[in-house]
Amino acid sequence: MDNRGLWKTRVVTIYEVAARAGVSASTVSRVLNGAKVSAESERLVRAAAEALAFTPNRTARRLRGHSSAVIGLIIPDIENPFFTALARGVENRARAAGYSVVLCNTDEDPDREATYLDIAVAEHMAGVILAPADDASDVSRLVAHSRPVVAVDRSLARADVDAVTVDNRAGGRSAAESLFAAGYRRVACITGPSSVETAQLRMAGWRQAASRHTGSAYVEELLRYADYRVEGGRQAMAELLELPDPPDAAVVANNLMAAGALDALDDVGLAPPAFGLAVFGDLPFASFGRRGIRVVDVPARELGEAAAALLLDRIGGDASPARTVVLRALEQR
Amino acid sequence: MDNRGLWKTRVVTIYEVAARAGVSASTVSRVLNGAKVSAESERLVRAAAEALAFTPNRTARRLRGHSSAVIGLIIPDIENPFFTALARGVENRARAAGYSVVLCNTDEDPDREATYLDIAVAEHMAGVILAPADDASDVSRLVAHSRPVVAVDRSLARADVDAVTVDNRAGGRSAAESLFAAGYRRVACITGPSSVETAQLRMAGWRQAASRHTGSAYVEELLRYADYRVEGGRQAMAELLELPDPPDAAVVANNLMAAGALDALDDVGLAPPAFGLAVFGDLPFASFGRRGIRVVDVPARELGEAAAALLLDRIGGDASPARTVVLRALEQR
DNA sequence: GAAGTCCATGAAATCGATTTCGTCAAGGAG
DNA sequence: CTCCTTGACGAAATCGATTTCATGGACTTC
Repeated sequence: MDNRGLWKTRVVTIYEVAARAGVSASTVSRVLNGAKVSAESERLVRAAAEALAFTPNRTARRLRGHSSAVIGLIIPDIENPFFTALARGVENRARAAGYSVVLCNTDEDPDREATYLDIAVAEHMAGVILAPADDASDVSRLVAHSRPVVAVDRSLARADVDAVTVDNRAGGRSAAESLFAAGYRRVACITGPSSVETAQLRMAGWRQAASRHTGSAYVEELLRYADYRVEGGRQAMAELLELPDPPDAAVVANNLMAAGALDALDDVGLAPPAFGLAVFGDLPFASFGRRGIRVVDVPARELGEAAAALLLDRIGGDASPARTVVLRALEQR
Repeated sequence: MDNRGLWKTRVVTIYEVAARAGVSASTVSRVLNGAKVSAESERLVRAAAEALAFTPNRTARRLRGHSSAVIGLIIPDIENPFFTALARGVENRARAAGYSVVLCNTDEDPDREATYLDIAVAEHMAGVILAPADDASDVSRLVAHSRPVVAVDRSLARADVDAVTVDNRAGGRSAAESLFAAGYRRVACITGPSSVETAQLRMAGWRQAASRHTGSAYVEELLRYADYRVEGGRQAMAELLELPDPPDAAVVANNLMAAGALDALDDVGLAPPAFGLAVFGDLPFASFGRRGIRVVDVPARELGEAAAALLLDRIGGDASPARTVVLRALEQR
């Protein structure tokens, strides 16, 4: 049947090192793990290990009951700078504690996510930080194996696990309010997929502010659901601009869609601040073009750091009830 | 000493499944691996496995001699869209062949790179695709364990391994030539660290064109080495603009530095096409601001796909001599 | 009905490092 | 000089799944 992974290789074992050093395997193991051995044995073992280019086989080591010093970080879109910044935060914290981080990209696909979650269990990773693809993500496998999990960015409705999120509703409200305060009259909203929690909350914040200023009747026509991607943002903005009574400003729920929206604006000769724009998350590599854009600072790196800190606690044995950490996300400029 | 990874967990073993199903462990294993068993046994085993939420322990499975269906992708900067696009390419190809991909970020740090290479060996990954942090990257561990490695973006001087690169020199030349052809007279160059191959080659291409048009004497003062990051690009461009006889155009060796350079230009009220700019690699999320910029298309995704294809060949047992695939990189617009 | 096949299945060996347990010798106390 | 402690270290069990090998029963075949 399937013959993947048959790359059998000749590896140097601890027994060969032991033989060459003239000691037992136990002694080699002790040297490797810093247990008490005579200086002479230690010297012999190290010399033999060096000579044979011996690398202990982690697979075997782990089988004896330990988990690896690797943390899995599962994100929905590796090409989104928000998630890479988050990854950076996780890495900083994890590395400081001696853990390595491996990234898995699900492309917003629940199947891929499930695969990676299985891998995390099967590989005995020390823990997993998950930015869920959608709100149906199933972490029961992890939980069943009592492996620590922390949800980040979006929370997991189904499961009772730690989570780190930002205050999306307040962010949305503050973004909209700041546009009204600056004098814009018709503030639209381009948000993400309706199945995604952050998209709903950011939109809800906007709606709260907008219905107060504009009157509820007009609000709905200024709302567009898109896909959190560049193309979706472009499309949504193009549609809004073709309304009989088009908006003069918009809250955009993530950075990628904002890039698309800016493109669409540019197509009709508009740009901030002539058209007001408030965006969730920084637009990387574009500081030159973003003058006049209001940015709701989504502290991606801090999110990652907080998630890693929580996870490390759990790995360390903390068994207290699940916590949710909410970071602030307020309009900045 | 170190008590990391002591998260001992209670796992359901194949023996418990066997006991519950009233068969032996061997039979359970056979069911799991599709070997011949009676329909009745199969039914019993599946029911028991289901009931106990049994997940086979990959660690144990692998110990028996197999490697995992996981490919490691080691990149120097996860926040650089070039590498994330490359990752996307690798993933596409790998997933199609049934492999999962885990990403490791070295932050251009050789130590971190070494750690991840060790992990790849120790975790018995099926193979590794490496975008080397610098030209001294040491893959001997992998080679010693005869685990397939493919270098991507930059080649490995020391080791005899497969590589996929782009024709950087030709790209640099073409970028510079196109600026001269458009009428710019003094074309500067902002390139990456001198220890990085791509930086040297891109610069070499520019130099070739520039010394022909400008005369060798003037070329060197228009060359700046930076760090492949935004801030470095900004700084380098700022310096160039303060020259007594400043350039009127520049070739910038990667996308991040270009963002910085655009910023620096903007600070003095310049922008393309008043100041000519040719950049290696796309500026993502900035299409609205990049009108007039010439882009040397570095086919990141294709690079990843080609690397994955090569690696999969090797994993499949191909033992032919090391190959180097060179993709084209020419000025586009 | 005896001899030979085939097949499902279980017992046990195996992968490589860790860890428990017991041994043996050196050193200290009485 | 004997008894006990202490410490280094080797033999063997262990982790969980795979795989080889042996066994016993069902089924053919002459």
